[in-house]
Amino acid sequence: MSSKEKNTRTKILEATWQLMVERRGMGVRMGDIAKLAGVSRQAIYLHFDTRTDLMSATAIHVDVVLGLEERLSAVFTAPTAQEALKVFVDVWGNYVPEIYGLAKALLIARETDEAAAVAWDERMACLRDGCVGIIAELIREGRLAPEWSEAEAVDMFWTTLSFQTWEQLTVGCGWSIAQYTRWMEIVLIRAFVKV
Amino acid sequence: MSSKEKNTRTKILEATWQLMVERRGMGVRMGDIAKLAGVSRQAIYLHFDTRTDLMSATAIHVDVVLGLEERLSAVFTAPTAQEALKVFVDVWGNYVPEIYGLAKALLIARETDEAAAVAWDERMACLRDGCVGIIAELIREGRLAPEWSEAEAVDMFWTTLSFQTWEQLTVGCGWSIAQYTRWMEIVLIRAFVKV
DNA sequence: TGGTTTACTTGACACGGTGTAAATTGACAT
DNA sequence: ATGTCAATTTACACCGTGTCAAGTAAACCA
Repeated sequence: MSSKEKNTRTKILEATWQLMVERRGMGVRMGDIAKLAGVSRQAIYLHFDTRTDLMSATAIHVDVVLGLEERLSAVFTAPTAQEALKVFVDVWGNYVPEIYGLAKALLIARETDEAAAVAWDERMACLRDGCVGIIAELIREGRLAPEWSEAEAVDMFWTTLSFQTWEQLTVGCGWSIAQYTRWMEIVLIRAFVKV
Repeated sequence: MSSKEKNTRTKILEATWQLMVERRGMGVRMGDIAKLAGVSRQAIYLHFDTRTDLMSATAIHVDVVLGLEERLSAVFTAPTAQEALKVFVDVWGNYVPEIYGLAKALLIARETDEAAAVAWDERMACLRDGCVGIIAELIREGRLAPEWSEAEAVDMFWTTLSFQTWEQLTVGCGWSIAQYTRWMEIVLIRAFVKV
């Protein structure tokens, strides 16, 4: 009855997570997950309505376990908005690899599945929240570059930090995380912080 | 014998294009394309080995018809690198909507299909070429911001202009093309052009 | 004229992956 | 003992891609 005996639902979630990481989100079938979890493929459907439902639940599970929310709280202790921006980029840049496979699967599913799209948007919400916080703090300090409206600045900031951009630079261009964070900080500061 | 009588291959390509535009790249089945082209589904396979092959051929066909290459030639007539950058962003920002559906389909296929990945990379090559040209011109004028290496500058420039970024800003955030080009120019100039 | 080639059609089918349905087993609670 | 709940097995329906075999119709050519 202790945590040693995981229930089936949890076993499925962790099997999904593991496979998503191993296969970078691609080619993970319900049968594969079932096999790894040690249950029948059909048992999965007792806990999750659809494949998308499972992805979404796994994403939530992973978010809780990895605690992005908590990590991002470091951002709000920074003395200045510019410092906060740097911490934010660091936290995010190092977080993405841990969720890469799952995020990728959700991103692909999103194109054909409304439920996946909702799940994706929910997962990206805290990133967007962080962007809103940074831009708001810049404004409070009077250091947002003057051309920007708050809304447009948030949109551009969020897009520049997006999963897809991270993917293109690291996976596509072969950048290291250190390269990613370094240049991302430079670009964002130049774009948004008044000199 | 004139161009009035299109051959089957061309009919298929144009049907594919039309459906890709209409449905924004999603839910376009081989049967749908066949019906619109006025041929049997199997006839498609007489001209194209696989669905991916058809997508790739359509992408090339569209590139030829729309003449991106030609449009981008305007870039190289600009007097300064900074002017060229602006023209480049304008051309690209206005070009993407015309290829959106097809690009989207190829992007999705790319995740599970090596051939699609190759086709995608080929289609993105001229965008990347343009980026290389702009950065090279900036260097020649001594106006590339000094921290950047040429390679890293090209990677970041190219990623910032990527299809995915365009999509997130316009489709995701509801930006107009004018907004896209305006802010993109600002961000890129700030990031890469020495003050 | 008859025969061959080329282009396409029709219809059937195999495969892979998701999701459903029905009957069954095993454990636990009362 | 009996009922209930969780999970299992087996079987199947659905969808979209791609294959295969056989047939047809026009064009080309001797």
